[in-house]
Amino acid sequence: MFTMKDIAKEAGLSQPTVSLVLNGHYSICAETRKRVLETAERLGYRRNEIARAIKTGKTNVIGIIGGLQGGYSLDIITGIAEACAASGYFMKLLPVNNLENDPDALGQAARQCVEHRVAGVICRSLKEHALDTLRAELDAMHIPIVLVDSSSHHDWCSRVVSDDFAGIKEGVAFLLKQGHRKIVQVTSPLNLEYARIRADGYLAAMRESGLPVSEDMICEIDTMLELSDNDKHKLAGFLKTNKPGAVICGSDPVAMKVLRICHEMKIAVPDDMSVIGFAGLDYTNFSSPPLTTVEQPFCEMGAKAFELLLRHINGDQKIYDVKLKTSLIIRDSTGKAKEKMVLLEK
Amino acid sequence: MFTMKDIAKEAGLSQPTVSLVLNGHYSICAETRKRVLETAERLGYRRNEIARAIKTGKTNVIGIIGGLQGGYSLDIITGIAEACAASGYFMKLLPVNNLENDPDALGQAARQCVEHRVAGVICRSLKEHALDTLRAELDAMHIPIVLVDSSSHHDWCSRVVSDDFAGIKEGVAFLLKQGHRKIVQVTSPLNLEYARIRADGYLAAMRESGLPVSEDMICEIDTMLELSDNDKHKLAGFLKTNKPGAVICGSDPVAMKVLRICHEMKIAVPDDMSVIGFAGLDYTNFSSPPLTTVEQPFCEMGAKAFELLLRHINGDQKIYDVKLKTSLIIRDSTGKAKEKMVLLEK
DNA sequence: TTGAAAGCGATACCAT
DNA sequence: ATGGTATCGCTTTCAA
Repeated sequence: MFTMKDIAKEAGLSQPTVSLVLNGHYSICAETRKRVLETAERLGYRRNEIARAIKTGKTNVIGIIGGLQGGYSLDIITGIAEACAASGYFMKLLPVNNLENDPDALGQAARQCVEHRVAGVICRSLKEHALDTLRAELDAMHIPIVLVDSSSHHDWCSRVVSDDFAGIKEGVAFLLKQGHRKIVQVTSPLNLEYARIRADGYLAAMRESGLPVSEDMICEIDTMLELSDNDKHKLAGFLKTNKPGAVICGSDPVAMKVLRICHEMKIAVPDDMSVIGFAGLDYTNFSSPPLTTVEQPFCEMGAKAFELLLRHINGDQKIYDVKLKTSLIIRDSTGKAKEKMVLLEK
Repeated sequence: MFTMKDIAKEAGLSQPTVSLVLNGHYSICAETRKRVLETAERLGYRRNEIARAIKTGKTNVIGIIGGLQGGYSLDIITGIAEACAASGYFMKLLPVNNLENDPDALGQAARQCVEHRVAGVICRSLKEHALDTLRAELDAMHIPIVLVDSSSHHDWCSRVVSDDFAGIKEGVAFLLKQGHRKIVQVTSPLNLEYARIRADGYLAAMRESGLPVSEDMICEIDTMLELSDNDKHKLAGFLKTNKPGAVICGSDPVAMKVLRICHEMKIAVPDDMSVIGFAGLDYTNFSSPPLTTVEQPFCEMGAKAFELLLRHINGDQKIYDVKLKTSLIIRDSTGKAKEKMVLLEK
């Protein structure tokens, strides 16, 4: 493993000169320049980012803190990755999975970011209180943080999310256009912040259209992918009571459960009932029928998060709160309302 | 951002002493030890891994090279992540997506690994020829490589894969036990190495059971998730010709296509025909019916890959080729053969 | 235009 | 048990 010193010796020059050439300074005459580059090439020199970092005090590495689960995290990371690469940055992955069991896991990840002198941190959807640990650790070292896909906003750090409120409203609008009036929501427990926001979007959309709506028209079920007996009872009861023409779900997993229950209850989707999901996860392509869903721009969210982080790294102190537009993917789980003709007549 | 020197000054000690304490050397008396630790705590000292790395010449970072796509890559990374964390290592992500367009993308990733002085590299499923670039770059710097999920084995680096050959055979065995005899395969193009292996597994399983089989009973379709007209024709024709009681697919995406075609052709799964996939991707939970599939142990593969890499980092020169067992997940796309009774009688 | 020397923050060896 | 000093590979003045 050759160093600049080796090149210098080979080329009969001083080591700092080699450094200058290799960093593209123009104060070096073409002749020496050429000699240095040739020897570097010949020896197969590879610059040592570590040594550079220790001197400059800066690394071109950002930390990615957050669980790896969830299906969509890969898209977020992909988005970050592309933006990173374009700016010559690298990602160090700090997976934090067992936040519930180990409350200090996050603090540890943050400390590791500091120890590795990352230039900044992108952090995904963490529980409220956990963030304080993060903040305490990173703020002290002036390492900027950007939150991505985090339901709650803070005035001390930037954040990138999808505009779920608008997204749900778009979904409802689509259902309305299809002639649906009896629209209900099935969603994850409302104490989850994202679920609450999407519920509010649903309520607002309905009210703005002058349709009757109440919290009773929202059914909360587990976030787990598996359909429990509890879920089944609750959902079946809810659907029987409300006899909705359409269901706008708070998430894709929930939508999958709805689809499954419909199948069991012999409710034909979309003929008897339309279903819309939320997220745009891979598997919604493969449900039966393929799910109409509000797609969150995960990739763009990742890219935007990096863009903001880079600004902060470069000294921008402003706090941003970016909401990215969702887009409705229309597939086969939605159709025109049966009662449409009637409604159009009145 | 305080350094050891700062602590030393504060505590009235020398900086090397501080280093010793902070690294847990026992040659330091309790009194000084305490003083150092207290000052470090008070100042909020955080060790500088960069500085440490430059001195020791080693980093506790490994590079992960490979595309982020594919659905299962997240599981592999998760597996690596857990093993990493347990050994105090970190992952630097070097996504290489556009290998086809940019043949040097891989070389660049490798060079970056060198520049960052990673301790080792785990690399995912790359085209044959591309590997040479990787090898040339990393071997020169004595950075060990472990291949994960790569169909072809090399004598110059270790590799971890799932035992697809055995996996397919297990799938076929299950179908046989269900009474099926007329079993065919639908798979990705056979010039893809993984497809070839799985095809061979299918052929072997059939032959070992004394059942008639030939390459004609294998149907190749595109790997793309979208079902093209071409695929449709081919598949429909294939199914009509062979009238199989069961299909063992070379991959989950292919299985999804088969399911969809069956739906269009009004072939009831599993009543008229059983279908088995290969991989165990998320979305196979949600197809209709949920797919019986041969699950590859992606997470374990990642963990194992790191374990091997760590050995190499620690000087082990031996080349390993590890095949991890798959496991059959039985869901609803498979059932007993209709002709079962008949067969049992004879 | 180039070289000499200092220093980044740590480790390691040799003294004391 | 502690301190001195050299060193890692590089960047960065400052002279020459």
